[in-house]
Amino acid sequence: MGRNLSFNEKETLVKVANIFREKGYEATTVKDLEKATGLTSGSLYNSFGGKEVLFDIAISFYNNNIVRNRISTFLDQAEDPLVGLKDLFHSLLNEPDGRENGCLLTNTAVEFNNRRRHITQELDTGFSLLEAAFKRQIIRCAEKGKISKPPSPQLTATRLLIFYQGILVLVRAGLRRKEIDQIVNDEIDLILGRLS
Amino acid sequence: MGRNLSFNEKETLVKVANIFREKGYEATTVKDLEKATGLTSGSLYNSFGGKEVLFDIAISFYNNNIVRNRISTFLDQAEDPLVGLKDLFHSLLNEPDGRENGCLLTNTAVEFNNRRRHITQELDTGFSLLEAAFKRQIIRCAEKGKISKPPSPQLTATRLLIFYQGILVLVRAGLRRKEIDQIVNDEIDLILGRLS
DNA sequence: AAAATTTTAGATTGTTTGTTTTAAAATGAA
DNA sequence: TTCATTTTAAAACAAACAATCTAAAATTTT
Repeated sequence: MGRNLSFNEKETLVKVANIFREKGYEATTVKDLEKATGLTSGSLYNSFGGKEVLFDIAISFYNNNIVRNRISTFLDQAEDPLVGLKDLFHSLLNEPDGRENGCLLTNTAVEFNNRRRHITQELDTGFSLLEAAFKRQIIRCAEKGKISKPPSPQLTATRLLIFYQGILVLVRAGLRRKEIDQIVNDEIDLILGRLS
Repeated sequence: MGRNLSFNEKETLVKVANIFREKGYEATTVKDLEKATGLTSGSLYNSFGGKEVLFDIAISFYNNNIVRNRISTFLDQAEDPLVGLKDLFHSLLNEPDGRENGCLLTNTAVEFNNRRRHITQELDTGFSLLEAAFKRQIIRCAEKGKISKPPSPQLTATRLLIFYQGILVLVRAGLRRKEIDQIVNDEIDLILGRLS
């Protein structure tokens, strides 16, 4: 009964997540959201709720789709686990659309000084997703003889997470792209204690 | 002629920089600035200009005072350069006031997607200040025989900068403090290729 | 086709925002 | 003291904002 939504929810959430990623929560206006999605505020409020709720949904969507997808593509599905890992890091420096918007998780972690608990929790989820994937990848690398098994794959994974976040800060500011590109391979080899 | 300012400019700028560091640019209201400084908007506008100008001044002040001071205290004046370097990193995890506000440069780099050119430039200045200090410290460490001289102190310094920024992201979100505290020493030893 | 229900677009609301203005108080120079 | 100038505090302003409401259009179900 009643008509159906004329837009695809998933596609819309991609657009919403992207505009929040570009501008951050505070700087994004409802008008921005209208322009980005092609919908009017009425539709947005009807389907999702206010700006705040929409942001929560976008973060969750980002974790369960964008992040998971990146992990799957670059890490889990990679033939050579070490190459896949490096490719993931290099991909941060060359965003598809040529922009330098970084990562929604990173940007949000910095913007919201863990003021809102449930956001911090969702960020933790996303970071843990990455960290766990790094850990799996480290173990795979060791199994394939690419590296010697590190004493604590867990801590090594956290190191990679820190490195990952650090890159995203500089990328976001548009700074030191060339140097970072140069450093990525070495740093990963170093952290993983690559056999040379 | 005319009366003098009743407040200390430097003290005020410290407070301004701190509130911007805590809340970010967009989320900070003029009312916040009034509360933080104890001045009214009239006084602020008279002495400094609007919110935007005040932010520019705060960033510049932060570079030339807070950042330089930290570099001087932890790095240049350190007896043992390696210990000083590690202390600097550990200090990120234990802010004086018990908060977790991170670094104004990091927070701003992430909030302003290099939309405003002169801000990005000022950020670059601050990052370069850190990077250069890291480089000096690396060379001092090598001279003192703490480490073997790395092939490129410049790139090694950039690595440390990335690591530094990465920590600040997680600190800001209030995440993984214990693990990071554990990792800092190892990572610095690793990056610097410490003699063991 | 008719009825029921939902989406949609645009106008509107009340609030918050950054900024300016005003007048009084304070202070330095003549 | 007197005058000139600045700071100060509080009110006032206009713009931007998130959010809601309204009526019309659309589309599914009966």
